[in-house]
Amino acid sequence: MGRRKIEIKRIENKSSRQVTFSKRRNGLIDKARQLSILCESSVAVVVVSASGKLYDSSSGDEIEALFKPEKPQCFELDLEEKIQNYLPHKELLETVQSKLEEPNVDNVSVDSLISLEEQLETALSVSRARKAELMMEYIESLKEKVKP
Amino acid sequence: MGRRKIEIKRIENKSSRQVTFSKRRNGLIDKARQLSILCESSVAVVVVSASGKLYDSSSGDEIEALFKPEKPQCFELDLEEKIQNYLPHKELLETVQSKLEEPNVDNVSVDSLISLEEQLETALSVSRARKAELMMEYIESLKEKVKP
DNA sequence: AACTATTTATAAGA
DNA sequence: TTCTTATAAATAGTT
Repeated sequence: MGRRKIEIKRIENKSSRQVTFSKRRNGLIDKARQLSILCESSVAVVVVSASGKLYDSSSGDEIEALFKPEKPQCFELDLEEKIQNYLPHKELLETVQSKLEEPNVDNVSVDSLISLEEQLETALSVSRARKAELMMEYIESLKEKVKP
Repeated sequence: MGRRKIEIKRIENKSSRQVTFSKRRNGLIDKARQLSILCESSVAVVVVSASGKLYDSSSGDEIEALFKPEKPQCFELDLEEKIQNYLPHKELLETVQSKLEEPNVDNVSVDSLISLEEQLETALSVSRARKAELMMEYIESLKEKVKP
């Protein structure tokens, strides 16, 4: 959607690649926001540019509410909390492991593996989004304190 | 971009919400794919519908290559490997923690916190993408075995 | 950073 | 549901 049709392949010119990256990243994140509002869904987008800079966007609260009934009021980063965050993953991983040990694999267990994989991904993405959210909140509060 | 302009708010009609979800989810995932190819970036999209079904798409290999120089040939899911996966996060979290303990917060340390948050997010998203990738590979290999 | 000619995505309709 | 089409939205190239 521009003056010319472009092929979907690496843009060789560095500066136009950077301009396109910035435009399309913004477009993608806005599309994600719209989808989450229009269809009441949770959407997470993570974009890492070639130079390693990370841009993230996540929206939707239904799934978050499922995983995280209460929101911590302050940002605490101790080992205990960290272990707690990882526990659901641990459980899921162990369930997957027990499935893998089943002697005869049939379609049913493959389907259940796929379903487990989905659960695992959901747990991981929600956990990731939650951590980012908490950390950004804390950083914002620090910024406020720093201002004169 | 349709016959009419629509407001970005929850679509009340269930069936048109589902149709829009399906169309826009596909659109979003395709946009993510294009961005990753055009600008050599890593893009991960996770969409969870209101009914809980998960759709995921991730592409781009530069960042993965940085974090994971060699690709394991088989899928092993033991505690040791799991602990290894979490180690980089642990280190980052500890570095963040030490930053938080600094007595006088100034703009420089806030900036370094933001940078650390980005590293942490990168590590988490890459780890997630890697796990999903490995698990899908294993599931695909199981499916092959199941076929007559 | 803006602009605008076009392409692309998609809301309704068939 | 799948296809079509009019229109809105995104964006490639330009200024």
